[in-house]
Amino acid sequence: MAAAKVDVTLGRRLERLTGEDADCCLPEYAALGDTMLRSKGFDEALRRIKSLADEHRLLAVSLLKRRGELCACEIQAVTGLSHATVSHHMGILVESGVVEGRRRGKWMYYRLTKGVESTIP
Amino acid sequence: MAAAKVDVTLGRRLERLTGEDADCCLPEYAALGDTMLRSKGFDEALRRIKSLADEHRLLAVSLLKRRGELCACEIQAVTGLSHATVSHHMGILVESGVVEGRRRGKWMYYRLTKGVESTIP
DNA sequence: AATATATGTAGATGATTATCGACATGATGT
DNA sequence: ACATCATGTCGATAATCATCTACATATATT
Repeated sequence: MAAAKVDVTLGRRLERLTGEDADCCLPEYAALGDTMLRSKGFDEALRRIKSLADEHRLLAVSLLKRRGELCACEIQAVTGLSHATVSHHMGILVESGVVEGRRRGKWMYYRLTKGVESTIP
Repeated sequence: MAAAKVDVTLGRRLERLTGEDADCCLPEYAALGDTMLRSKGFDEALRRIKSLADEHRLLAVSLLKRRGELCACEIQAVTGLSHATVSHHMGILVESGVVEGRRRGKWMYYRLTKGVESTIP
């Protein structure tokens, strides 16, 4: 996976910077990156952050933090989106573990997952 | 800005849910959304989160959290990207206030902005 | 000053993603 | 059962964004 595309000048720069041989330190850096990418929790953290990195989703969770629980149609009214788009966004938030949903008859209610409040702005 | 596109069924749903009149509560919800979007700090928080919502940027800041300071070429070696792409990513992180950069001669060093460590996974 | 070097910038391109309309599903009430 | 209603799902589309190459800028060295 590493070293798929090699910038020919990078090795020389690293040698000058570190004083070590590029054949040695370049793979070390690449391995470090791979290790971190595969490290436990990285994917999960990234998915969690990505789930919040949208204007309307951040609006929804910010509101959930203050109101506690909201119906899907309330989120639609607040965001001004179509119900299809709201459903899409809430699915992403549930998938990432930030939000939990529960049905009450025809209505769908969403709230923050316990413990995440402190991480929501 | 609000009520640009109206879902004709949304008003009825809100009436059934809240028991109030749609002409009254629908604009209230829309205004609530607008208020939150314009609230102080929302844009800043969103930009901060967006700046972390990329595999390579999250990798870079995670590493900066552990290593303290890294040269641009080291970040390039770790991520396996072109130097142009690294520059682009670091610009986004600096812009959002997560990372600070400082030149030392030809070399560019990046580190986390003071105080953000606890928010980086 | 002239060259080499490290990084920034601009433009183009491909991939990802937000969005909606149309239809499907699941629930309630008649 | 059937109709109504709230939400989920699918396919298409447009906007955003990550990425690269080529060029520009800034710094150091000779």
